[in-house]
Amino acid sequence: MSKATIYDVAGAARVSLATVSRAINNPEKVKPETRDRVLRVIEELGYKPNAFAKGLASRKSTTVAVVVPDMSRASIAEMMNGIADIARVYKYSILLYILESEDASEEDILREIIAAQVDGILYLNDEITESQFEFLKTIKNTYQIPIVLTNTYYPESDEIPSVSIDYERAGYEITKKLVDEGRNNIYMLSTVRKYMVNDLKEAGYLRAINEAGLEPHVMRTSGRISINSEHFNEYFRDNTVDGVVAVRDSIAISFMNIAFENNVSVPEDIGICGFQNTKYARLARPQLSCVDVPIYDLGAVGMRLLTKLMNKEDVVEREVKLPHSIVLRKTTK
Amino acid sequence: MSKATIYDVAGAARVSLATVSRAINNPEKVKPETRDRVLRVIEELGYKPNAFAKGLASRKSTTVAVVVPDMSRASIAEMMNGIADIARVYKYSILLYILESEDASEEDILREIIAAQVDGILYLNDEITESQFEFLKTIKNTYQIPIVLTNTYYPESDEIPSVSIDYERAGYEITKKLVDEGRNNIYMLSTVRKYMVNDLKEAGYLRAINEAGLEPHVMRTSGRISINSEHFNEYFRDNTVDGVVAVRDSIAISFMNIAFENNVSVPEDIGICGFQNTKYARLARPQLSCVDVPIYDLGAVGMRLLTKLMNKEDVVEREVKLPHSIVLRKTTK
DNA sequence: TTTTACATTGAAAACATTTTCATTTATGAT
DNA sequence: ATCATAAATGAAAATGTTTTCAATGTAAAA
Repeated sequence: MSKATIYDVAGAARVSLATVSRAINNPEKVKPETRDRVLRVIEELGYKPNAFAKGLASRKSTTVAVVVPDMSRASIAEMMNGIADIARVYKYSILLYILESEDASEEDILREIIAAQVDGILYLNDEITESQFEFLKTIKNTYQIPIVLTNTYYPESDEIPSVSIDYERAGYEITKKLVDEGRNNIYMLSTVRKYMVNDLKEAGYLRAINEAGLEPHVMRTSGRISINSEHFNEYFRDNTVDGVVAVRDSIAISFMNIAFENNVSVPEDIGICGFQNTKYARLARPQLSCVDVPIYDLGAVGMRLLTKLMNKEDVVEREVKLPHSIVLRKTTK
Repeated sequence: MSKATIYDVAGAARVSLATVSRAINNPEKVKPETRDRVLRVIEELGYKPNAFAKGLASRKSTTVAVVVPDMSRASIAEMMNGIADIARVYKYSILLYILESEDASEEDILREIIAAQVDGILYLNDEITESQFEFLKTIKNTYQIPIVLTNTYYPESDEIPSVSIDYERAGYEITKKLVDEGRNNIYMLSTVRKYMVNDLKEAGYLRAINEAGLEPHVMRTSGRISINSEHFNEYFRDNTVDGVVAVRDSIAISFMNIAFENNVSVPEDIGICGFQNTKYARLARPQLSCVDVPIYDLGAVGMRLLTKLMNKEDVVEREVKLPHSIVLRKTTK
């Protein structure tokens, strides 16, 4: 029982190939009676159009490439759920590319994506650099493939549409919360590697700190938990930190664990805030206050925007900012 | 600037289509002189074979479908990294299918996968039911598409090859550890929904408990953190739990948080163990003892096994069990 | 020199759709 | 009843490869 083709359907429904094709793709162009008959046969035979033939004939792939840096980050994974749901609604398949692996340059991967003839690209790499951005622009312009940046954006250029949240404002607001609690030695815990998005969080932090006339302190840690521990321990020797804004929930929690080791109490002696509102935040003891980033929606909206671009619909807003919120739990007063 | 086709290349190199095709796919079958000429033209024209035409004509896609239940589970996401790395080595693209969404039955999705003409399927759904398993067997047999189950397996049938760990033994070992510490009221925290894999962990738990002549207690919680809290609280009213094995790290940590609320100390009064060794385990305070599952490797080995099957290589071991280990940290004595 | 085998090449079929264009059928207006 | 128009359908071309089979050229063997 080899796969049913459109011929089989046409034969069984006593119509031509064209009618079958129309019944599927332009149902309004075929008489309801015939359409039903065709669809019934399709159902019976379990017919699914061959994606290659379809792609070849229509010059459309109904496939999008999703490019991510590393799937193990909770935020990326959750975005994938949003992306997949919307992709399904609009009948797009997802071709997944993970950049992490060492033995392939990003340019190679992007070239591979071109060869795969995708209709669009969703780019989730928040570590985007200038040269990568230039390369994306080249692809977009020379191959006319729509691209959407998701949970990241490239400042001062709306050439490539993006969906993100206002990380600067979020950084400002969460810092302001600590300022308003009367904290006056507030640190920012950021990463060693400079990510676009973390830079924005930092900018927001700085704005709030300067506005309050306080001294800014940005501390850069590696992502690795064990290294952080040593790093943080130093801070309790001769510092009087009383507030911390971390760029990731996990960093905030690492820091909090060290604080407890040093007999500092949270939130009394020190207020701690994270970013993202991952599952970590709710599993922490005490539960972590943080910026809530609508991460599923980020993926969903990014994908939706991409479908619009692929359909050549007019897109007025090329830099979508989704609303965020501040979730106050037990690590702030 | 429409893309160059094989015709353009053939014309410019003054050879036939067939020769161009051979120069690319079977270089040894064309005279070096001609081959070089063709390849030079390909380079000049920036020619990339159209993936659809190629797929249609060759009936091969060099694409595998990866089917997952929900990307936001830490274990699934991490497996994806392993899968992607190996897929890249063997030049396969990944078509991602997430089952979660309500508006599509699993059968529909699998039919879609067939239509996409993938060369193989990697199935990561550990919630696999009998009917799903039957359907997978049908696909495998009628369409001759190799399938590999990863981090799950179907007992008493090696018809579909699988890569997993010995969850029964792991469950036994981690429970045994608590028994050996002298705990004698050890609970298992499992999920309400019956997953194949969790059943195995449970079986291991039961074996250790029975062997020690203790009373087994299996408690089923939903995955949701907030519900768990209430649920767990009851346990400290009239129970004297002194050991807990949870089927997931996050459940273990939820439980531990409630234990602290009830002024029970860990690991003195109660020993707590998780499963998987996710990032949660190391972010917990105290750090969680647990079974370490080589989750990246599970993905990598699964993908590797699939490549062998797609290549029609002989596969002797159809039920691969990867080694696990017990990581003792601070929640056990 | 002739034959044989093999390497190299090209013509054309196959792959399974979509889409254009022409034809037939139905509908409504006169 | 007739004509004009619109709706419904089918035939066939187009999409860009791979692959089979036949034809040609070439080197080795007889």
